[in-house]
Amino acid sequence: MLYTAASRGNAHLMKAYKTTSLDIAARAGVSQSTVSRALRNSPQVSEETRRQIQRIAREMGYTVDRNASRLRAKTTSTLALLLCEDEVESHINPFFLSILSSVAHAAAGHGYDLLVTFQQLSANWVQDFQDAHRADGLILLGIRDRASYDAQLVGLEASGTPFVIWGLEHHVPGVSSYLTCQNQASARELTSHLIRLEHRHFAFVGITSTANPEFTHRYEGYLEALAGHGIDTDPSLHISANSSEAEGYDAVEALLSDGRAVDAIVCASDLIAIGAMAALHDRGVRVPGDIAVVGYDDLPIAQHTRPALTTVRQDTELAGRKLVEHLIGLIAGREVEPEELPVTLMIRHSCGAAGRS
Amino acid sequence: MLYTAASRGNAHLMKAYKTTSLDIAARAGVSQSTVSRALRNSPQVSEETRRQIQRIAREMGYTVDRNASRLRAKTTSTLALLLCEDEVESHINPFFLSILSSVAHAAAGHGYDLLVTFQQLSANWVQDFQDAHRADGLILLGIRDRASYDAQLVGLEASGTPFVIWGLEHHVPGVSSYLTCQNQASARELTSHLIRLEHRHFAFVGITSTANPEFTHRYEGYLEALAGHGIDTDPSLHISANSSEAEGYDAVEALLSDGRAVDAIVCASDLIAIGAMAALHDRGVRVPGDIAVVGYDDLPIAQHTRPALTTVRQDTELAGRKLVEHLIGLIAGREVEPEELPVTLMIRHSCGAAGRS
DNA sequence: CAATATTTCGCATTCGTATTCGTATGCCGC
DNA sequence: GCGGCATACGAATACGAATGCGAAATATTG
Repeated sequence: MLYTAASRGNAHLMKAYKTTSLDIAARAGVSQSTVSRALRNSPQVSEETRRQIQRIAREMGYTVDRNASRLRAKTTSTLALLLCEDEVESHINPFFLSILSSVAHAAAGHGYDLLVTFQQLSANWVQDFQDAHRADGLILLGIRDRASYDAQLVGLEASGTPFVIWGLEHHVPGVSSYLTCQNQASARELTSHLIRLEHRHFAFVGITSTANPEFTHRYEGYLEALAGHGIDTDPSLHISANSSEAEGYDAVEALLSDGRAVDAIVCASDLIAIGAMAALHDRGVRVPGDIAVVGYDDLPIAQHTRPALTTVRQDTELAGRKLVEHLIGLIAGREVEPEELPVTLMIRHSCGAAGRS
Repeated sequence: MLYTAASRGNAHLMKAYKTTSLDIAARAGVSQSTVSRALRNSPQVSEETRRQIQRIAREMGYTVDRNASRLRAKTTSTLALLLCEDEVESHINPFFLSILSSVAHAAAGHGYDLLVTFQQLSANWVQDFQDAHRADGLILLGIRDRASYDAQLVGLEASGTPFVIWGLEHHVPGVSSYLTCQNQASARELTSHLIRLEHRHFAFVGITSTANPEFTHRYEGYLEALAGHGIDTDPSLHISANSSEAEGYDAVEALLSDGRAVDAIVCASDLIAIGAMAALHDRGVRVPGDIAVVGYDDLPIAQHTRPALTTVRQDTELAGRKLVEHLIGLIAGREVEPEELPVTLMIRHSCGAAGRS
């Protein structure tokens, strides 16, 4: 009658008592080691015994204690995700929410817990993270500025912590990998689309002083398209901005105040584009009639702005999945090659023509 | 010369070796127990010894192994956040991102790790979560539908896991608590503002069949305002919708197709309002000239829509902080009283007058 | 100075699981 | 009927820190 309460399904009444593998062992008439092995599907235990043990464990509502398991096995079955905050951007980019969500699903799907931190990647954090055995690997989101993070990344490498970065090329075989989307090619294509629509006077909003690599690639793609069509580029029409509506707004405000002749604005992100459209609206400039606007990311909101925003869709679901797969690969000691994920042009109305690209 | 490599700062070269409290003890000439106590600031160890030990620990780059510590102390110093997904809403509400971010900060500030899960709150998950000793407490976001979650909530209570819910009244002294904002009062005020602006023909978008409690309270506040001013309410103008742009769009589409005479639309969330405004725009209806629109949440985007959205700001920073504080209180066994957080009316342009409320 | 109270620390054990050995059992061929 | 060889399991230990209890060192008191 030892397990009466538990078997009645009201184990909670015995709050003090914790079912352990020993209990299962006793119930199944085997040793604790066998229980451990059975639950981890070790080939060392016979098919029959295993099923029996697993059944009993289920019946008794037993779950392996993660902490004990981790201590012994020296593995955390936990992934950490660090969302690096940028003091220059007031709000967190919703784009990361999509990735975060997808990462959470993927991690769970692989049996990993996900630890989430929002903060600067500081040397301190790296140290602490590593030594405290918090997670088996790390996913880095929002690293924009190679220079200022380089030291920490090197520190991470040195510590041997596997990590995967989104949006910043940083590959150390066996330790770290990265994923991006086809920023440059898609920005080229997007710009070409605008050129095909007869736009000739371009502005670009989203140059970054701190060398945000994704924005930089988009900018390069943009430049390529212009060069490819023999269109002049006026550097003074290429304005720096971080990814926020406010900076997009301000940038376009400045542009209009200068009275520059522009008929298309390419924004490095949807947030910038949304701010840009607001600024144009406030000045009475019609989009796309007077000036076309395009963004990048395809945030959910992009299809609900008016005009709906022409942009580039990044497959965040795929991105999150890949991030997790790569990281797990690294943890398992597999070689992992960085990837550039495909994107899709979303032609809507803000560019002036909802045709095919 | 035992710790040469480590003391040179390149401990990573000794990947195989892990510095433990025993190493610190040996170095400091004390026992392991004393090290443990010193690092946890136990009063049992003298001020001087403690400082000495902490200095050595710092020098050697030692950090307590969380797993060992947890196993022994039976506490995880981890909080879990479960974002319940709703299959009816395609994207995750950006509102939760703000709270998530704030919760992450607050948790870190209190020395807790944060485990994040995006999924349905299933009985299975509860069980597993509890038994595996994953976290000391749970924050529940996105629980909309009391009825369908009730069983799981009861299960949680029974297991004794402390938890805090956002947006759903569910208070079990000593075990769970909840937080909301002043949904009803603020919706009343918001609607009154519209009434003061001479609007008389109201529609409400965001009734929910599944009894989303936040939406329900907003709806009630809305009804109160109308009743208070003797304005008729036409139930057929109160349309159900979940929190997404698409449903807002469709709802307003339907409204317009029916040719209903309406001069103000109160939406239960900003996402709905954004969809509503898009629908109005597509029909050539001017906002706020022909129809005023107001939302709820004050998402970052709300100030960048055109017209800018009049809405109710929820202080997500405060919300996240409070959620964590309440949860930690429960974990510590303190009594915690549910709270209703204050909100702010954000009068912008979509209501037709950017005056004071 | 002895006796007692107080502080400060160490010994030994514990947390629950994974894993290393080692053992028992069964099966094969010769 | 015995050595060899898998296969299936158990006993014992290790993982690294926290903690109850007792001992030693120190301070306090009469």
